[in-house]
Amino acid sequence: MIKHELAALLEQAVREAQARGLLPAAQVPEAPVEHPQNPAHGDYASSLPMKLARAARKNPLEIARTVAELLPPHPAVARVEVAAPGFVNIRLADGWVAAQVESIRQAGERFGAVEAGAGTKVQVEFVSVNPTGPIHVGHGRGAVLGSTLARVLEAAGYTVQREYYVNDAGSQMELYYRCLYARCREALGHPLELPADGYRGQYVKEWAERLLSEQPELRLRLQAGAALDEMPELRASALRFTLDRIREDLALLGIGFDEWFSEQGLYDSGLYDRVMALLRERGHVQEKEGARWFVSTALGEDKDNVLVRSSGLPTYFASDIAYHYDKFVARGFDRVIDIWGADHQGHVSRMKAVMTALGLDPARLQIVISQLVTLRRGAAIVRVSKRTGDIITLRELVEEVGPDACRFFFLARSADAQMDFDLELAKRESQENPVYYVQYAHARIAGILEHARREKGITSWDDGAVSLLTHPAELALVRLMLQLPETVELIARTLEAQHLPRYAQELATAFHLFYRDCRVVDDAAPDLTRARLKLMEAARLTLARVLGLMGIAAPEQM
RNA sequence: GCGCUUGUAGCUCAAUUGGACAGAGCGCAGCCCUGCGGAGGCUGAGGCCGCGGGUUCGAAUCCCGCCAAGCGCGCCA
Repeated sequence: MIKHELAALLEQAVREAQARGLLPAAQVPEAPVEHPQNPAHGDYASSLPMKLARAARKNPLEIARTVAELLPPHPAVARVEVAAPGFVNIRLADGWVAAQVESIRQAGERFGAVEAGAGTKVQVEFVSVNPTGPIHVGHGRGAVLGSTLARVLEAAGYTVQREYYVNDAGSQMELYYRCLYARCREALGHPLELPADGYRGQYVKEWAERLLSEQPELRLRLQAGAALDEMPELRASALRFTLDRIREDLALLGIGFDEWFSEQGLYDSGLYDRVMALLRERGHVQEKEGARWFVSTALGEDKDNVLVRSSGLPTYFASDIAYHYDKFVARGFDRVIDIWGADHQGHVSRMKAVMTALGLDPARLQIVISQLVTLRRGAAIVRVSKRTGDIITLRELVEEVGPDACRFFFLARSADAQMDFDLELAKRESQENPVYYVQYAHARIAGILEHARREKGITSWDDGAVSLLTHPAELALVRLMLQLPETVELIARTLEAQHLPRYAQELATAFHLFYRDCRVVDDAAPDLTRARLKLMEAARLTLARVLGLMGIAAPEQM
């Protein structure tokens, strides 16, 4: 990646300056290289001289001049300039930029891939909603974010596993089973006896009826008056049924998982017991007030946390400890990314404390909190509570707005900012949505390529000479295409997926501007036509890659 | 009360992680096709980056203090 090469050149120049005694010998920091906002400042700019100024006790502008002077020559670099108060501005050579069209075509579907991960094993765990009801809109945000990060991390060279943690062992599940059981009995003519704090949503009623019609043997057992505890198969069926609903809803957004990891399995395999024993050995467990506690205060936390209730039942926190031990130690993930909803934010710091307690580097666990989504229809706020009947499910959202717009909107906002999702607005503006703007650019290019093939009979442009690409709009488009790998790397590092939609829009704009200024298929200029067809092919490829990373369709026509 | 997150254009949000003149989309006011897709392009209006201090050559970004909003602070998950 040219950005890295430039950084290396800058560092090399600094070392050379040190060798010549122009700068005091010292550790050379990694050279920051960025795209200046003002194009007059070149394609890349570095503030390295200003970083060095203090330690070197020299004027940063002077350092910049020295660095610029000693910068080793590079075919990509056309011009190196120095600007106050100490920037080194680098302008890429137009010829080199144009030549990159060939590299992009060669990279093909792999364009944008980087080596950052180097095959490191990373797990992205996301959604992980209790299987007690349908996925709703807030979960959808985390789902879209997680699936996108997984794609980006793959592109960044990581070996990625997508996982859904199925909380099939807790008290919430038991409550859900009892509600479902009550609804089943209701469907068979008994009066409804919903547990006090039970799930009230209409979906439980619907699902109970559907479950009964799909499983006649269950119906028979219930008609015979079987109690819930006499019917372990009801629990198993209900779990499978509910997970199927969740799987279907997520599939609407193109989201799937490599592993559906069962919490119950942690108990069944004995891992839970082993991890609790390990915690105790390491001195992090204490019995008090009739319960068993994780002594997190010793690790700097505000308070201790209960592992095993006085009733003898483990908390979900306890199983989560075993779960994370399993991820890092048993399964050997180098890096784990958990995507949680805002309501789990209080769980973050104690989970980090757990890492320390288990002797693992807390930095290997990254937790992304996806903030609340407020749904509204115009001015009216739609409540998203699972406990009331009034919920907007992810399915409803997708059916109303469409999967592509849905994904794009979720991705465009940084995860740690709350967002308003106005359904009316999303529908009303669907023709003006940024996602269509990007998709339109892709379809337009596809149209041009089709036009060349079908109406002009140009079937091959492999011999097109990219050196003919000299128009500012052509080069601007290529320059933007070159930012895809940088964007992938940035997101893999920061886990900030919102850079993807922003980049997609910029790329689309660059294409539309090119389209305004340059005609691709031109009978009077066959050589230029073939060169530009190459450019279009590379641009289409890049757009398709960005859309693909976001999980959004790249249509040939709209 | 304590903790986490947020506060940027009328609205919804960015800002390459401390860089140069804070940018998009929508909305608003104008304009551009006898051309490969007008779902496009151009111009304009619109900003005390919540407020006040501090650090720095440089702050929307870091630190401190306020103000406001959301979430969390159960032997729920």
